[in-house]
Amino acid sequence: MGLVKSEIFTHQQNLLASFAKVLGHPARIAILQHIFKSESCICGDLVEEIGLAQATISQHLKELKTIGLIKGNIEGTSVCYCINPEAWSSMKIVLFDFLNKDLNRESNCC
Amino acid sequence: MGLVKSEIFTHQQNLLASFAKVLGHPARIAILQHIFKSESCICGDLVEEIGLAQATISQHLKELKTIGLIKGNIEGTSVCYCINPEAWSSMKIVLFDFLNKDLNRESNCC
DNA sequence: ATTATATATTGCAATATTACGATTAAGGGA
DNA sequence: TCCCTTAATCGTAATATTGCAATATATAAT
Repeated sequence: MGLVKSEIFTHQQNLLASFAKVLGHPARIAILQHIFKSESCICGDLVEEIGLAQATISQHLKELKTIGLIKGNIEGTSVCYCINPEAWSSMKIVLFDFLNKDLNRESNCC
Repeated sequence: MGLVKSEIFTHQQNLLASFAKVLGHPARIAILQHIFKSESCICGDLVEEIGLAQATISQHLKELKTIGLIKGNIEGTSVCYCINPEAWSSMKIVLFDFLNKDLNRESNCC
């Protein structure tokens, strides 16, 4: 085991969980916050900014890229990362929709 | 390794990641959706509803309880679970604040 | 008391994640 | 061309997660 049984869940549930999972590590949160903080793209000062090894940062960037949240543009010898606005928006929609489920509830029983 | 270096991140980053992490599994999403769908508390029809073993569901419930998102009330021989509104609200605040970071940006460079 | 029902816990196997050193690949500049 | 810089990838060790059978616990009903 150690293997998620994705096939027993809906596409929506798996999608939501995937987005949440990629946000489920402080280094990836820090990377995204750093991209937002900088006005333009961020070009690889992440390693010194966050205190992790270059290989580790690169691995986290890969996960963010795989799910589509960030894009990387090669710029000479370095790579420039920025948010993918479409993916970010669709993640927001999926998450907001879920998180706002409680608005439909008027009472809690316990 | 296999161990998150939490000490190099801020409390806010770790908190946000913790909430996202617990949402990062489709079974836990399904459990929360089931609690929301039912009008009152949900008393352990989760095992048949979701297709996982009883021990596995119990483990996922434990994680949701540990982070405070749900509460369990013993009711006779069964246990009644419901959302903890305070914890849910604080999770929403933390997540919304992060997800809305893009509103401050007027342009993307790539 | 005994049995039935419902949930938690334990123990374990399979797989995933995190982190990092070492290496590789690709440009840029001397 | 030969280095230097930057980032990706590989390999690997340590730890975490997922899932389940078996067992334990606790209450209800007979």
